[in-house]
Amino acid sequence: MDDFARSVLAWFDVHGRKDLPWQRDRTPYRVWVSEIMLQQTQVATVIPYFERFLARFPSVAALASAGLDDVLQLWTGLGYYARARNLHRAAGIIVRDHQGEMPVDTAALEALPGIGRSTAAAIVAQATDRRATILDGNVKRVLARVHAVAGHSGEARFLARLWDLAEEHTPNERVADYTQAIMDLGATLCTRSRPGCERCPVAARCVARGMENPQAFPAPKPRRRLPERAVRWFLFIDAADRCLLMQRPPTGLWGGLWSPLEYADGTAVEQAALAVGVGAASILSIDLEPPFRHTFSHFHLDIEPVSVRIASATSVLDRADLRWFEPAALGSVGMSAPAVRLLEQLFVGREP
DNA sequence: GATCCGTGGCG
DNA sequence: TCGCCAAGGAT
Repeated sequence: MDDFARSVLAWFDVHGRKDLPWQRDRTPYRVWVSEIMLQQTQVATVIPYFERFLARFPSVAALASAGLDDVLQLWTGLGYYARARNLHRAAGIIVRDHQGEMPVDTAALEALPGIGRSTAAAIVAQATDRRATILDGNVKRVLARVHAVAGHSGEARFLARLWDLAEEHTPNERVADYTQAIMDLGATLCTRSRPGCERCPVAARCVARGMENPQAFPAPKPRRRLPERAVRWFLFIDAADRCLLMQRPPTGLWGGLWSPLEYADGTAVEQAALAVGVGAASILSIDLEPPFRHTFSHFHLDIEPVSVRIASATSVLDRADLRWFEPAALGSVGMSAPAVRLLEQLFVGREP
C-alpha cells in the first residue's frame, strides 16, 4: 500500500461516510442498484429512491419478474432513465445466464447493460473487498490535482493517464474502504470550487496544491451555446376528469415514460386532437398555460403546455401508446419530472 | 471522438 | 435568470 492510499484511509477512518443505506448489508444486488443510481447523481438525491426501490424489488428475481413500467415508476424524477431500462434488462440476463446470482467479477459485470468499467469495479470493491479500480468524477478530480494532470475528461489521453494513476494507487487491502475514501475525499474536501486543502490528508504530496490554484485541475471543458428546441404539450381532459397521456418511444429522451401528448411548437389543437382520435367537435375549451424551459446537459427545451377540455373521447384510436388515466392512476407509471409537475398543477391540483 | 441522456443544487 | 455540473455508459 502506498503512502497516498495509507493517508486517504487514515482520513477515511475519521471523516469518511460509513452509514449510507447501501453500506449496510452489502449484497452484490444492493451495491449494484446503488452504483447505478449514483451515476451522475448525488448521494442525497439517491437515498430515498434507493430505499423505495429495494423495498419494492428486494432481489434480482423480484426485479427481473417485474414489468418495466413498475421499474420506471420508481425511477420517476431520478433522471437518466436508460439506467432503469438497463437495470431491468440486466436482471433478466442474470436470471437467464447466471442462475439468478449476481456475478462479482469485472468482466461478467461489464458485459451487462448499464455497467461500464468504473461501475463494475465499484461493485466488486464494495461487495467483495477484492482489488478493483474505479474512476469516477471525484477520483478524477483528486488524482488530476495530486498529479497535476493537464486536460479534461473529454480527452482520451487525460482519461488514460488517470486510469493508470488510479490503478497504481489502489491498495491490495481495504479496497472497499479505499474506494469509498477517495470518493468521499473528492465529494467533501477536494471539491470543484473552494477545495479544503488545509484539511486534506494528501495536501503535502499534491502537485496542484503547490502550484497557483488547485482549482485549475481538471481543466474546464470547452462549452458551446446550447441549442434550443420548442414543443407543445397537449393535455386532454375529459368530462369524467380523466387525462390522456402518451407513452414515449422506448429510447431517447424520457424513453418509455408517460407524458402529455408532445407535438412540434405551433401545432394546432385540432391537429393534435385529430391525430389521437379526439373529435374536434368535442373540444369544450382550450387553455394556454404558462410556458417553461427545461434545461438538459446538451440543449434547452421550451415546453408550451396546452390544456384541452373535451366532452368525451368519441373515437379514440386503437393505439397502445395512448391511455386515459384517472387522477389516482398517475402514480402507477413512470413520468418525467416536468410531466409530474405539470399534471400536479393542471390536473390533480384541480381535484376538490 | 462526439453526442445523447435528467435532475436539482449552487454561485 | 443562467451556466455549471455530480458516484458514467451507450451509441
